Amino acid sequence: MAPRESDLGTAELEVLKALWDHGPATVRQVLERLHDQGRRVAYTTVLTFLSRLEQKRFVTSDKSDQAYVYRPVVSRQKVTATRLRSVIEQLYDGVAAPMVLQLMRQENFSADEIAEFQNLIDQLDAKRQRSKR
Amino acid sequence: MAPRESDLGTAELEVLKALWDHGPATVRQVLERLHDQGRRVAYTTVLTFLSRLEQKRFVTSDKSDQAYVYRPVVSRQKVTATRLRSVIEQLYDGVAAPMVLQLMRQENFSADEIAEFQNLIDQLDAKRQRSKR
DNA sequence: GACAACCTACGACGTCTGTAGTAGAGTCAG
DNA sequence: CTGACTCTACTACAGACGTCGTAGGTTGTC
Repeated sequence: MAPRESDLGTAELEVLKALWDHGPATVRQVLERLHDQGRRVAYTTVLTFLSRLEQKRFVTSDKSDQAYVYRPVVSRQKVTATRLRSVIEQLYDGVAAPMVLQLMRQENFSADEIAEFQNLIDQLDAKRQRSKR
Repeated sequence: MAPRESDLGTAELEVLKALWDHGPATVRQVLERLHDQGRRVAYTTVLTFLSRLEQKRFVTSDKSDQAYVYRPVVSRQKVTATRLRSVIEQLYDGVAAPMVLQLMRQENFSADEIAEFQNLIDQLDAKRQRSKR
């Protein structure tokens, strides 16, 4: 009974990201992508991760000519959303606002990024306005 | 070689939170706090966590009359900051802004919370203005 | 057809984490 | 003192994860 905060280890996540970022791929292709990022792992290690990811229903595989091609079945969005939720739960007792505030203070944002935040806030305000209680 | 994303398990973190939230305490007191939150664990389990936390330098202990009193030596701030950084690293390739944006969209904030964001943004803007390049 | 290259299936192992039991030392009430 | 408690030190163990190695099948090329 040691349920990971999501159920994806960091190494598994890296593999999944390789699929999100560069599309469906075989074990070998994923291996190459990882190597390109300077990540050193053995072929069979990648195989293991992909198998586990498949068991956990994060990817599916289709037999092509030579090798199985793995493809994500869960979006990056979905995974990050779940992950963030669990961080909020663990670190901030379920309340998200303090986390946003800490992030805004702690990280160093560029003017452009800040402008984006402003923009989104305006949108939220507008929406809130329309659906006024 | 499986370095945790921080180096604190979820259960260990719960124990540490008990210390942050209610001050230094003995094993038994921590146990009681956890029980109060509906968390069921054995006395020795809490002992184990506190020992591990001490090894990892998150808490220290001082011998009092009867039992050791444990006290955090790392602030909640510090831990959350590190944690957040590692999430940003893992999920967003080190770029924080997209995470903030996703949070603002994904979570449902009250008008008050949004106002706080606005406030902080104004501050950031002001600061950026003053230290204009 | 035989060898080389590649692929998958399994098994394995060390570490970390969550959880707890047991043994032995210290303490307090009679 | 002696029994009842309490506290700490150790040990243990299962499951998740990160990492691979090996064995055995498939395929492509002389």
